[in-house]
Amino acid sequence: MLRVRMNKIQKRATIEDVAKLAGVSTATVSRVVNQTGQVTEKTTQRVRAAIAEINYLPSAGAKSLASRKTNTIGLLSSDISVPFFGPILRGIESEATRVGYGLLISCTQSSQNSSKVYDRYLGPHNTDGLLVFAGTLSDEELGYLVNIGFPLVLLHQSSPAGLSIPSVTVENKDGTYSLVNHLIEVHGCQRIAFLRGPENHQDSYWRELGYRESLKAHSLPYDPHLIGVGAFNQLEAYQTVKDWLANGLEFDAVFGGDDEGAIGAITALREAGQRVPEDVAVVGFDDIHLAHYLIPALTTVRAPIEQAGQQAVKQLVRQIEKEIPDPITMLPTELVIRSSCGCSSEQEVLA
Amino acid sequence: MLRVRMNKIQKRATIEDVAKLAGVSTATVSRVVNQTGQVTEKTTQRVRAAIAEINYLPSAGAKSLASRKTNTIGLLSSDISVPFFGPILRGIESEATRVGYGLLISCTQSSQNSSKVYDRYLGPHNTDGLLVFAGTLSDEELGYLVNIGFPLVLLHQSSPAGLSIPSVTVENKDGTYSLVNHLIEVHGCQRIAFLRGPENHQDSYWRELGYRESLKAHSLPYDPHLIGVGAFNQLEAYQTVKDWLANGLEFDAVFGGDDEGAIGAITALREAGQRVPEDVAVVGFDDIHLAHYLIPALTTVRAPIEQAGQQAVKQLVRQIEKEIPDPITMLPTELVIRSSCGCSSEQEVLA
DNA sequence: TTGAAAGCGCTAACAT
DNA sequence: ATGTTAGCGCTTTCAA
Repeated sequence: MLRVRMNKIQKRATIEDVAKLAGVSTATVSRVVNQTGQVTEKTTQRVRAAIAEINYLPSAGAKSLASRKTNTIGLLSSDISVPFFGPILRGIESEATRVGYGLLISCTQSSQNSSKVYDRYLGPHNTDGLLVFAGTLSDEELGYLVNIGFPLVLLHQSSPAGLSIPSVTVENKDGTYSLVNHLIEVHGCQRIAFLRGPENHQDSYWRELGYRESLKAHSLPYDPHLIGVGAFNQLEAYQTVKDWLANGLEFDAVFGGDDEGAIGAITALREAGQRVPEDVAVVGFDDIHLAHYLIPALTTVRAPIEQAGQQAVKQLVRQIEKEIPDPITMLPTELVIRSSCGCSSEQEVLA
Repeated sequence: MLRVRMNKIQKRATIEDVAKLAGVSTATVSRVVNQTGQVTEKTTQRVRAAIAEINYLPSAGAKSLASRKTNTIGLLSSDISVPFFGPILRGIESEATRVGYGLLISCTQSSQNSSKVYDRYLGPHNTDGLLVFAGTLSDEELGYLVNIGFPLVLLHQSSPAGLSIPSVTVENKDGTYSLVNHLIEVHGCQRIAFLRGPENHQDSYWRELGYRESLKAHSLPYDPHLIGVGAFNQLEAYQTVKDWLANGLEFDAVFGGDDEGAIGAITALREAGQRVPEDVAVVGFDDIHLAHYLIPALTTVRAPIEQAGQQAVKQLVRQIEKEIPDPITMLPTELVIRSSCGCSSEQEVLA
C-alpha cells in the first residue's frame, strides 16, 4: 500500500509522439528541434507546444546513430586530483556547454593496455573528439587515432614527432624567464638553484630552458651543481635541498620547479635555520591556492588554466567541424610577486 | 601534395563487418561482445580475432538505442571549483568505471530555467541516472524526475520533503561534536564562538547542532552572542570576527564553521594582535589541503570525500538495476588534531 | 513547406 | 549453439 502508482514504466516520449500530437510528420519535428530546413512559424509553434506538453527530449542515442555524430567530447586524464584539474575542467566544461557538446570524462592509468585502443572507455564510438591530458595515451594509441582521422587535442603536452596533433599549453619558458629575471634584477641573486621537474615532462624542459636563458641574459654562469631533483614534489625537493645544505652548497635563491617544489625547499631551508627570503629567496611556479597563504607568501608564476581548457575545446571543435585548428596554442603566464623572493608584499590574505 | 592519404573517410567498423569476417551472424558477435548467451569457445575465438583485426568497438549510440540503456551516469554540479570537487569526482569516476558506466558531467547555475527540465543537458535522454550535487536542481525538477522513475542520488544534501531520494553525506554533526568536545575537554575552552555556514545549507545546520549538543553535554550555556555569520567564506568570517573584537566580545575559541571560515577568523584575530592558539583557539571543518600548511596548522575535521563519491555511484547503480538503495548514506568523519586548537602537533608539513 | 520511407548499428526475441 | 529479423528513435534524401 505504500507503493501507490509505483508502476509507471511509461516509456519516454518519442519524436513520433510529438509528431502525432502536433499533427505533423516526424521529419517536421526534427526540423524544428534542430532548426534545419524551413518550417512555417505556425507549424513551429504547434510543434513546440507539443514538445513542451509531453516533455519531449530527443534520445541522444538515436540521434547520434542517425546523424553519425555524438555531440559529445571526451576528456582523458591520468589523475583527476592534480591541483589545477579543477580550473581546467571548469574551462572545458563551460566551453563545451557553450558550443553544445556534452562532456564525457575518464581517467586512465597510462601504460596499461597501452595498445588496446579498442577497449578504451572513450573513443570514436562514443565521442566526436578527445581532449588528451599529458601521459594518458601512448604514442601508438595517439597514432592510431590520428590515423583514422579522429579529432584530438593534447593538453599540457606537445605532439609526438610525426603526428601533428594540436596542443594547448602555457608559456613555461617565458614565465620562468621572467621569474628568474626578477630574482637577478630586483634581488641581485647570483647563485640560483633549480629543482628540475620530472624527467620527460614538457613543463620541466621549458622551465629549465627559461632558467638557463635568464642566466645567460645576465651573463651568469650555468652551474650544474645548482641543478637538482625536485620532481614537482615536496618531499623530493625537500630531500634535495637538505642534501645541498648538508654538503655546504652555496646559493642565494631556489626556484622550486613548481610550487610544491618550492614548499619542499622552504621546509628544508627552515629546518636548517635559514630564513626565507632573508637568507635564501624561494620561488615556485603554478600559483596553487596555497601559494597565497604560505608564510612567506610564495612568489610564483600564474597560468590561465581555465582559459587553457576553453582553448582546448575550441581547437577540438574546430577539428570536429572540419576546420583547421591552430597547431599550437600557447597561453601567456604572469609573474605573481609576493614575499618569498624578498619583495615586501602587501597584506593579501583576503585579497 | 602535403596531404597524401588524407581522404580516409573510411567509416568505422560495424558489428556486421565483424560478423562477416568471422563468418557468423551479428547476433553471435553481439553475444560474445556482451557475454550474453552461449557461444562455443571456438566461435568466440574467431569473433574475438575478427574484432581485434578491424579494431571494432560497438557504437554507443546504436547500443543504447537498441538496449534502452545508456550505460552512462550523469553528474550535475553547480560549481566545479569547490575545493573538495577533485576528490569526490575521483571517487565517482573510479567507481563508475569499475561498474562499467561512463560519466557525463555538467555544471548548472541553479535557479535558472528552474522548471525547464526538458532542456537540461543531462537527463533520461542521455543517462541512466543522475548524481545531483546540492543546489543544482530545484525541488520541482527533482520531483519531476522522481516522478518519471528516473534514478537519482543526492550528494551533500538530503532529500526534499515528499520525494524520498537517496542521499549521501558526511557526518557533520558527529564531527562537530567531537571537535567542540576536544576544545572543551582538552583545552578547557568555555566560550566558544561559532561561525555559522550559509543559510539553508545542510552542513551548516548539522554542524550547528553538533556544536550545541557538545555545549549541552558539558553544561555550557548556549550564548547567541557567540553565534555569527561565517558563510563558509573567509571574508565574511573575517568581518564577523573583526566586529566581535571591535565590540569587545569575549571568547576563548572560534569554530569557523569550515576551514575557510577558520582562516578568516585567524586573520582577524591576528590583525587585532591576538595569538592563535595562545589567546584564542581556532578550529575548522573539511581539512582542505591548505589546513595542513597554515601556521598554526589547523585543527579540523576530515571527511572521506572520495568514498562519498564512490558510495553515491553505488547507490545510483543500485537504483538503475532496480535494487533498493539505502535511503541515506552517512559517512563518518574524523577529527584531525593539529596546532590551532592549542595542541602541539609534530612537524607534519611533509607527512 | 511538408511527408514518406530508408537506413544508422545494435539487441533481443524467436526459430532452428 | 547459432541465425533471422523486427525494431529502438532519430535524420535525411527524395517526392510531392
